[in-house]
Amino acid sequence: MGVTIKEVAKAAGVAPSTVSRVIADNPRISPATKKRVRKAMKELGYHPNVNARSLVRSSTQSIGVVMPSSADKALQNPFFPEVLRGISAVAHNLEYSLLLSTGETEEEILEGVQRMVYGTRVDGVILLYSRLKDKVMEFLYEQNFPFVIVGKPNENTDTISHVDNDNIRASREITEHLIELGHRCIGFIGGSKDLAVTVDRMTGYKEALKKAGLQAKKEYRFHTEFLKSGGRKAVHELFSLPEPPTGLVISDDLMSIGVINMLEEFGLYVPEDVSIVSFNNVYMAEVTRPPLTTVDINIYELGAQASKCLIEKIQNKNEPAKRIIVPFEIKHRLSTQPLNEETSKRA
Amino acid sequence: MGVTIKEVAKAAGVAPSTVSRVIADNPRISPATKKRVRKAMKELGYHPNVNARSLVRSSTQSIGVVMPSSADKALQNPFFPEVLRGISAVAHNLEYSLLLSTGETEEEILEGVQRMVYGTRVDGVILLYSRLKDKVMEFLYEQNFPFVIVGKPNENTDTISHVDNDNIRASREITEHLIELGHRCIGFIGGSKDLAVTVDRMTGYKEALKKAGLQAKKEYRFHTEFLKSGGRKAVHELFSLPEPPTGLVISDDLMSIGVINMLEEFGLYVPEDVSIVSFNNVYMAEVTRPPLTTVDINIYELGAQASKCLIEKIQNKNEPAKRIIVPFEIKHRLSTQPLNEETSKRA
DNA sequence: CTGCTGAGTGTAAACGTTTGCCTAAACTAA
DNA sequence: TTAGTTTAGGCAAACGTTTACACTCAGCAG
Repeated sequence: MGVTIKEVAKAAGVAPSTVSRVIADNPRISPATKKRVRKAMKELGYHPNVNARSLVRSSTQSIGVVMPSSADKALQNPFFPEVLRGISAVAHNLEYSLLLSTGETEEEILEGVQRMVYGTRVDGVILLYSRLKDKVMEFLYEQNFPFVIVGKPNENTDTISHVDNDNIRASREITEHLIELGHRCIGFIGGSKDLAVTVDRMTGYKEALKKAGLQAKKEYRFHTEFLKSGGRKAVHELFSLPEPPTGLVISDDLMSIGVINMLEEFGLYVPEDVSIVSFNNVYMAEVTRPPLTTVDINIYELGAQASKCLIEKIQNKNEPAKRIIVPFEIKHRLSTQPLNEETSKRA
Repeated sequence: MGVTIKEVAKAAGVAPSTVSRVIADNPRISPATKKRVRKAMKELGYHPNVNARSLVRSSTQSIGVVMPSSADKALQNPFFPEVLRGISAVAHNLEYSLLLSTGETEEEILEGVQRMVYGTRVDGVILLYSRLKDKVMEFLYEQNFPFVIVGKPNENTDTISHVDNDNIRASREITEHLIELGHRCIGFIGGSKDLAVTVDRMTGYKEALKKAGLQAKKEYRFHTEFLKSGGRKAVHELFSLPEPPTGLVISDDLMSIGVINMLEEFGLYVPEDVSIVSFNNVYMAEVTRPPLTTVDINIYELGAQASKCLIEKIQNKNEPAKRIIVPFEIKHRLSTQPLNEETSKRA
């Protein structure tokens, strides 16, 4: 079908190997010959066949990106397009392609990854989540296949390359912000406890409370997959407490939006009755009502760094495992306000 | 590195070709031999090398997915993960891989696609958008490379396979819903006019007005990329009109959320002062405040159908071009209410 | 016993590259 | 001049498959 190196060689009056070396810009080929070959390539519309190349080099120029299970709505989180954007940008620059893998179940995802790895379809893998006891991660680790995690691995923290935020500190700081505003009863709503990110954010929240001499009541913490019913339940339970929270730390912007909606069903308004802070600073956070005070975790950069780190690892087999911490920044918007004794009593 | 077909052959005491035929489950190999070979494969941990296979078959088992430019925030639209989910599901089933392509600029995207196509990296391509005079589409069309568009091509409608909703009808029906509720002053806010989907939804909107004997005033229509400022401008202009709209047809749920926010800045509330309907029914539409009355366009199915259609085309070169219309369904929620003369006067 | 058929396998060429090694020519140094 | 060195490029093997064709052997008809 396509034009091959041989045809170019013939047209330029050289051997195929010469053409190959021209493509690689090998210094052993004279400028004159290079010019001639390049001309022939252009005229014939030559493009290298990557499969043939991959075969002999035993390296595809592509990296696998593993999304979490698409079964839950988490996938609709704008986090993913944004992190993909970061990954893609540096991959594109370094001429790498992106092979995507998703699946409804963990089993399906694992299958996909195995197909990638065993079939030599990719040179490395980026994991877009990090769950406790994750089969995919275990598989890659055992195979000693290059991979990096966006987030924090639950074990082997210093033999697995990962790029993450300092979620503990971020959570501590944003919780402290609530405390500074005068809030004393502060709840936490997070996703599955199996996710490292949830654990870290909860840890930071607890640290802040402790530091301020506040009690970290268990009944103030809630974990939910955040389907709609989960959100309702969380809000219902938290605000039926004898002393309901006046501030909420929520581990994801999208969750916040759902919670705000639920609160309204209960006749509570943000920020008048409840102050809310959350994480990620997705685009939505800015245009929702009210705009959210949230931690900008720099999603794009997470992706870009992961991509860069992985490719370095691929290109240099004994590049050490790295831990890359992307800085965060708190965005102050309108979902928080100083505790108002008046309303606090009303609640 | 990996185990090859030859090693399996040796272990099983057969020729490489026999192993290959066992993999393909060729009926000419006796059951006994198959069993023996399969055992050897398992014992050695054999996995076929897809690059070698692609090379000789000149077909990778993978399809390219082209996202729109990541420069704008459109990419953060949950539409994409969802359509990807659909694509991925059927691709996975049919053992196809997904190669992703994005870029900041149209030029970058084109480069990516060319790399896919010229390098024989993919067997076909799915375009996740359809813009007027799109270079990528033109390229694929000229190359006569298998591709399908999610959305509607601007030209060559019946030689280009595409899967779409009947956006005209959907828009007409949801506009009629507003009319039935008593609204007479109905505005339209849409994205770029270069997008086929915007045009169709506007057309349906106009048709509904016409059918009801209402005037389709030009100053009621607004196109914006929907960055935050765009939304503000739209709202500002529409509601400075001598007779501001009481109903709004908005071509995307995310835009609606932004508009609702903007309206509040102007002291207008949904649905009390303004009724809003929009399109897509992303997860957010359900948990936002108020929940949106919107057209469920069945995003997942759009993706699944596109994937199926493309693979059919790949596997059978002279499969005809198809047009697949995925049904929609209007979800009635709380962003609309009957026109209230009272409030209508107040506005 | 010969020749034929068909079932089951093997042989080897092909796919389009890359790359280690070889060689011819040109140059250098004595 | 000669021997040695460099330079520029060719030759051919290799990467791991698939597949057209060839082959062998059993069984069977004549």
